[in-house]
Amino acid sequence: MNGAQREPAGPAYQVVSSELRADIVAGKYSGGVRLPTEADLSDRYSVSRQTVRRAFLDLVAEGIVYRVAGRGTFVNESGGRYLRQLGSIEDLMNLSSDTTVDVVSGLARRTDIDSASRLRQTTDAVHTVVFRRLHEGIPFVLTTVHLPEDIGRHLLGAPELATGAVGTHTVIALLERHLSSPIEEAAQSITAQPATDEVAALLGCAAGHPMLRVDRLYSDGEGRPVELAVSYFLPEHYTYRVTLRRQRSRLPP
Amino acid sequence: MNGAQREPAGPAYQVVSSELRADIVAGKYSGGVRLPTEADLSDRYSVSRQTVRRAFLDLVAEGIVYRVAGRGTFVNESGGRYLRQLGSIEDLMNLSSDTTVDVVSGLARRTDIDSASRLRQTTDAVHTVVFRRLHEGIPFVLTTVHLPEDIGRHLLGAPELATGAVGTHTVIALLERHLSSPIEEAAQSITAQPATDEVAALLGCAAGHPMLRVDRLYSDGEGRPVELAVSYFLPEHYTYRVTLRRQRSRLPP
DNA sequence: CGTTATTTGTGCGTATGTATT
DNA sequence: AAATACATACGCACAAATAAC
Repeated sequence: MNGAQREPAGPAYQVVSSELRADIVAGKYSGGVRLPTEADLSDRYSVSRQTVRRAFLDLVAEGIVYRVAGRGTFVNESGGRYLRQLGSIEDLMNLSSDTTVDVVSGLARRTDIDSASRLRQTTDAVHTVVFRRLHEGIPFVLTTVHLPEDIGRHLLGAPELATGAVGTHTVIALLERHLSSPIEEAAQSITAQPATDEVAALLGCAAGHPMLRVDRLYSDGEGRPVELAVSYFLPEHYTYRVTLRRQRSRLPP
Repeated sequence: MNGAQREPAGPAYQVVSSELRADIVAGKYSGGVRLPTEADLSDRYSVSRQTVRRAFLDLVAEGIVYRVAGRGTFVNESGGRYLRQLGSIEDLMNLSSDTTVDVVSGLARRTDIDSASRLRQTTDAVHTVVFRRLHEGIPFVLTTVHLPEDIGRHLLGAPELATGAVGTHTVIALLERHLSSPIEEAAQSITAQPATDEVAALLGCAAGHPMLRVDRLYSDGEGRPVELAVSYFLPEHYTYRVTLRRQRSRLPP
């Protein structure tokens, strides 16, 4: 249990932002309570106000707090949850930054007509691996990854995908090293679904519990599907966030 | 129409970051080309190096560039990196194409501390309207829209938002006619939640049924929240889809 | 109603360290 | 070794928004 004491290692502004993040997740500032002021933290940590500002800027960029001039700093709604911005394919690949993986069922060849057809396979055989992803030791998502037979074959020996393996990688990052054409597109579809018995058992919730189901179909430059990932997220620990921006018109000179 | 020349210019660092963003989108720095150095931009815009740094910090937070000490700043697009490319706000506004709206509870002033604080209101009063959206006569989503008091006041008389009204509009489109600054951003947060009794009754499902809950917080150009929409979707009739793509440098003519 | 204190926002200057070339 | 470029950190001044009086 290393929940409280962590490496002081790192720049001062990261020490400050990490402490604040931890306090926020612990619920210390929920319910509209104002966070300490810049001057306050500047005194407490014996750093300059600019250093505290830098820490707050990062928290704002992460979307977990907002600030109002003259009033103070406040936690955003659902700021206490495990909240991550998944706005780009790169984010999906780097999901591993502060989560760990725990392979429930290693990569193996299986027959699955449904996923095979979604991968546009002519046969009904795919390679499948099932894993959980944990944040601070708590599993929050169960993912089943299906790969086309020819692609999955190259990964069959990978120790990262064996039953019981633990790591911080993502399958998609592992996969891209074996692809002739890089991944161009990820089509996601998100819905709600009750937890099956298997999901409930592996994630420690009640069967029938409302889950966030996310299907991602990755395709390469030629439009060939190369991976289908079906994930069940615990809504208590994960919220899917997307930001839409209005496109700025730009005129050629 | 002020399409040609942009920005009455906010803070200096936003002027710099906006220009850089525009150049990046235009493909000026694609292919591993180094962006101008801090000293370079500092001279060009006649601002301090710290101001340039602040501009770059924002771009890093947005994930569109990365920086390496000693080497420089580069766009996150070449070399297997990806840019955020999601849907558009226009898509949300045109949601009405083949659906109809059915106002359950007309726009009225109510006290709601939670939504008021999410709209960054100082008081606990907001204007609220509740409606269903139907597709082929079947309701598939129940939405509660919260507006800040000053903005909602302008819409109080609108017949489209009276209890029992029927139409095909979206509140956000109606709203934008009364805003000084256009809507620039919509932050969405998606999770799963069991249907409450009210939701179940209005959408014709069982209480406790897993629902897709989508919160959308629309903000204008100055970052002010102008509408908070909380929707409960029936997962049987609605799936949220997002496609992430690798940034394309140019389109065929 | 203005005044004042508080709090965040912007902008700049300086110094020093670290990574890369 | 030296020059370049980014990273961290501190300091200051003033502006703008907010809240309390």
